[in-house]
Amino acid sequence: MNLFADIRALVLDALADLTREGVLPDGLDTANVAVEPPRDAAHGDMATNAAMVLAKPAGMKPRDIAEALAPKLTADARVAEATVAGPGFLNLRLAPAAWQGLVGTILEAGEAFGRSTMGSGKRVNVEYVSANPTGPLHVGHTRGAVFGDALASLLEFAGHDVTREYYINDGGGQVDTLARSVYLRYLEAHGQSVEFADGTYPGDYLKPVGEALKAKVGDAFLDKGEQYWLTEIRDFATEAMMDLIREDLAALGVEMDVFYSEKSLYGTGRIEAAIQALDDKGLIYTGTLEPPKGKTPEDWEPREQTLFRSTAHGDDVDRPIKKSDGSWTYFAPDVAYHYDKIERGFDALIDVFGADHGGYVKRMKAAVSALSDGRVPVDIKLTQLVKLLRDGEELKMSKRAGTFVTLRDVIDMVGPDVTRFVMLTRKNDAPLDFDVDAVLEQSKDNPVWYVQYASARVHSVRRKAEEAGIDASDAALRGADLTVLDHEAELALIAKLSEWPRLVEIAARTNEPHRIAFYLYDLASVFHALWNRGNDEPSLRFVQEGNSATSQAKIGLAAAVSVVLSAGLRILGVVPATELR
RNA sequence: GCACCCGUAGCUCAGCUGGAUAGAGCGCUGCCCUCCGAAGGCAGAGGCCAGAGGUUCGAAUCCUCUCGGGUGCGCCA
Repeated sequence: MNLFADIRALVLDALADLTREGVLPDGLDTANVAVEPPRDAAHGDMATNAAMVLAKPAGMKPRDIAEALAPKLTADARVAEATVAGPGFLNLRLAPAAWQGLVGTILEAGEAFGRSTMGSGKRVNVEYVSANPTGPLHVGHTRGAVFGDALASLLEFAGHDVTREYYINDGGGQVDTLARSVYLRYLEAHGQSVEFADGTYPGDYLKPVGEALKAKVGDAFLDKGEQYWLTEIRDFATEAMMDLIREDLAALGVEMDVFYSEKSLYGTGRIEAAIQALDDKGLIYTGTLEPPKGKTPEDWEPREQTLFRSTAHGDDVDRPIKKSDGSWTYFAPDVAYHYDKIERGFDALIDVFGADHGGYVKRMKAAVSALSDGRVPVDIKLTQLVKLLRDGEELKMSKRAGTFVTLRDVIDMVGPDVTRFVMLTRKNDAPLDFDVDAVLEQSKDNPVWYVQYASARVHSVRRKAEEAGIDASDAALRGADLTVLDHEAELALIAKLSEWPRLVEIAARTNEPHRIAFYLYDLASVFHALWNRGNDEPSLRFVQEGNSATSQAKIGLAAAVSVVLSAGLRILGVVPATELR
């Protein structure tokens, strides 16, 4: 199914032949032998570095190995030509039949084309969003949500068993602040005038929560001290915020498998057990941290606290587990949480954090490494800031003024599909400019539109064919004689399609879903190029009126493009367009 | 002071476990189209891959150092 993998297998067979014949010595390591698309199409369809990789261990000249290898490869029907080039590359040109067969493969497999077994069913936990339950999700969270979700889908497509998880930070002081803020809204609902002191949340979104609280408890909490209501309102408000967040995520098309509560770790001995596990490994001690050099906090004074020897697992300094008053730091429950993930038996963990948590990465890795004895790898992906633009002007946000652009605002402006695609047109660790006007433009300058236009064109061509009396059903396309697809522009498009399975594996291996978005743009671009050539050369048009057989082959190619576009868009969480309005 | 991320065309960014002459879009220049396969198309100019060393058959990619930008650094989460 993966043409590159097939040809690589062929190369390895040929190398084995040469070894058997004594041309090459025994025991060569072929792990680094690669078959890749050449950077320059003029070099052929595929290139292998086999000769260069093996030259040194074999004690031979690269070109000599390549010369010996070439005839072995051309003996296979799929390889039309093998030429030695440059420092020892072997450039391969495939027989048209090999390319044409791929179209049939794609139509047969449907969106399963490109699925990989690379993950071999490994259980991966992807934790993302994990926003504090103190308000609606904003643009920054949106990027994390989109990235994490697309990454999860990508890993599934590559054969992993993925759990999507959200860690609710409902155990710290900020949910108390939330409760106090809701209490103020509750008083307000009772007709009292209130003032929001610093450190409370003044956003309007808490008004309905105050109203709902009034409806639930009436005047029971009026004129009562905090000790009477804090716990109850905290639970009530947290639940309300999580409902809000779940709705936001649903609007974006994100559905979590697990919502994991930080609070659930307290009072159950879970945190203590996790810290004990570290202690058993001799990684917990009581000590005093040095102040950060060059930037000592003004009120800094040495304090003795419980520390995690994270330096034993690659961190730069040891990290506090308990505050000086003996209570847990934020880090402690998070250690327990990751301990729990390890105990649930995941083979790999991925955390998606905002870039402001960069300082947190090493200690988290250290904790997971220590708790799993290095068995469970954890990859921590940071998503950079999103700068929202409108008419080229930055939409400024201010927490103090309570003006911030929410996920809901963005979706209302451009819709979930555009939001998701655009968020993935940048590497996760690169800042992103999001211009809400530009992304709605219907022009080639807009990647979202450009890819969707390609998808729509395929559907349009099938409708046109039916109007012209040509059977363009899936069954008819699958039965088409594909040998008419022999034009260089058509073969170029098939070659682009052939890269899909390979790209999926690269993207999954690096945990980089943006590669999917860039590939889809590339694929759309090659497809549009072929379409455009149909303007000048009618023989390249997909619908050949009066010639069903040829039309079906050409439309089959278009349909194969649509299959891959759909599969890719589905990974990104975007609904493929069947028409443009 | 230390750690992490980033530095690639005028601008915004890709660049495949190290591969050939470093790519795309915008912008710029020229040509083409102007009764629905043109909500445009084709071609061109534009680069010391921040800088300096190193590793090797080969480096934008790996290592070291320097410069520049961002983020973070106990009793917030």
